[in-house]
Amino acid sequence: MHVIFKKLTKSFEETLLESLIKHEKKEEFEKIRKNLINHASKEEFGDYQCNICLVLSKIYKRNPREIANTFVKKLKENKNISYLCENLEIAGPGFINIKLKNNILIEEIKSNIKCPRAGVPLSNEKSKSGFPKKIIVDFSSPNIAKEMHVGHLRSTIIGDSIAKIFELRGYIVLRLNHIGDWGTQFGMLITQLKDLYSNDLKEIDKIKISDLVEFYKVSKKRFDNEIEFQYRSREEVVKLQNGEKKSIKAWKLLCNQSRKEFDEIYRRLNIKIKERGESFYNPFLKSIVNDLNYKKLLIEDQGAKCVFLDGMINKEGNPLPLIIQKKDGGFNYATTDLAALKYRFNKEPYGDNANRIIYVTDHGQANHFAAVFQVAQKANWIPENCEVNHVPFGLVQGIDGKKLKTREGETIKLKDLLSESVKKAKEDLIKRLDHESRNENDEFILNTSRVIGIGAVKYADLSQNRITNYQFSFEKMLSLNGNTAPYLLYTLVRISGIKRKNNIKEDNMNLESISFSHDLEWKLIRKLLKFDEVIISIEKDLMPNRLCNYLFELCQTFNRFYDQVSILKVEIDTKISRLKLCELTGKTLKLSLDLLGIESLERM
RNA sequence: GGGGCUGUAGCUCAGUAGGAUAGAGCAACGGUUUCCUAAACCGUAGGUCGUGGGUUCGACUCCCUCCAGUCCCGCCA
Repeated sequence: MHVIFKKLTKSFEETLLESLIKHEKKEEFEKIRKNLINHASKEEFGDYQCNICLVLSKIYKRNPREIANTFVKKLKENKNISYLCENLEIAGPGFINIKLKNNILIEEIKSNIKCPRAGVPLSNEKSKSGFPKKIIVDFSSPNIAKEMHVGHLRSTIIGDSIAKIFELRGYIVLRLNHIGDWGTQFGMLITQLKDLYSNDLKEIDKIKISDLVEFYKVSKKRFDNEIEFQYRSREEVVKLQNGEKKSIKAWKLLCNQSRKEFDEIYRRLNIKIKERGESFYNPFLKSIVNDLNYKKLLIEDQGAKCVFLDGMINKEGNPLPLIIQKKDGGFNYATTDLAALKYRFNKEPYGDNANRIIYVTDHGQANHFAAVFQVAQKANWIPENCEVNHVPFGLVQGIDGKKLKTREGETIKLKDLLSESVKKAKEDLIKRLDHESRNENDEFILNTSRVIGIGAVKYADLSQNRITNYQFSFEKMLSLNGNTAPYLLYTLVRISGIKRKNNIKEDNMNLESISFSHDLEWKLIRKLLKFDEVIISIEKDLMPNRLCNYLFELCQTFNRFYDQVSILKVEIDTKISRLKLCELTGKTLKLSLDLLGIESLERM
């Protein structure tokens, strides 16, 4: 209904301007225009509401209801408005409640039933070249030689969902995995590798990542305790940076080992992402320093080359620096992030030609990104009409409110967490099958519990407002009640059930004769028509939990309808009308679950 | 010391853009099954929206004070 909302806003704007042409207070009216009509705060008020009469009352020093009377009279003269609206009702101190005509809603519903995107319009935003805008979503980003853990879960799931929403809207989306594949830690890893496997490095193919994680720990311990090891590790870093063959080979082997494990996780989560690690930007690091220096932003302080930041100070009250080059000449993550940002905005073939870059990382990096963005701004690396967003998110906590850990106090591995969820989903399923005396084959049980288990983990994460920390609880996320994946999946299963039992052929289900009379039908229709606006709001604010909230409400509305309204045992026209509502609900739900990265089920 | 974020029902959380009586789920209590999967639905109860000010016709929402929790603050990412 986004299009109708826009049309209506425009018509209201016209009418307002017409009625105000004799008056002068233009600046105040500009403010009013921004917020002419809103969604009704409650269903009983209608579809939209207009609150400006209360504001106008102050400006004109007249009774708001009087103003509303005059304004409504004018509005009714506007043909577009009378075409769309049933009535304009003045309520309370001077609100105007707006109700759309039934036939307008039915036309919308019909058009959404035919639309493969369930009514979501393609974005009409274009870049300068006339192509759709290009959005880079930077997410997941695990580190080589370290196991992926729950910390990577949120980034991966939220990033994937945001990317999918932009794709649905017709943008060109580049999903980038900014893997930690470079840095001083490789010095110690390679040195350890050489110590253990001699210099031929053939046997490393046999190492598994779990060993590699252990391997990392051992290397770190040696690095911290053995001076001689430390010395060789530092030498190894230099060798690696100079591109010495053996060192590069060892580095690649380490990366490959890790990649295998990452890919396995992405396969299970069904995540598509392009790997482009930090090392990709190595060739551009020097030019970052040069460019900043050329633009007179670079200041040497205590041997390090820094850009000092506005509005940020350190403990001593001095301006905070962003270190671009360390005193030993090495670069750090800030430099890499700047190089990446610059490259991504650069024109092809020397860059990605992006219009918007979205970074999905934990909230702890908020300061870091604020600093990086500020420097990029100062250096003029963010082109006109382009933007960067940091999408921060809170911690995953255990039920105790502390950081999620195993009983032994270890970080929980992502693969174990997923397996656990699937296992619990399977136990629940088997219990239920037993209880209902149902017989299902192994394939059904495996697939259903997999979809529920993985879906539950994803949904639990996405349904939270990402800013806040959230408590990870298998019991809650797998619960069949409440705002959970199983509840949504069950609603879809109900719809599939109706579809199976329906004996009218698709060809005989004519859209033209649909009509509605039941209150719950209209509630469902209005809920269905809000879908596109939810998607558009997420595109702006990058809050996927809004989609989850919407879906939960949609399912609640549908389940009430399902419970109280007969669908299959009614006369033919009513039956077709109701089946069509089921169809659109199913399509919206399935499409949305896909946007959240969750698979659907026909039966469960 | 500076900065970010958070504080809403017993618990876990929603609450675009300031709008009319503050919204769910869980937990508690009660009800609904000749019917499309009851994994559902309906009802009852539960709130000084951390505190105190301010702006406004109107504040959970915007501004300031304070309190509590948490994260970040120079060569790790």
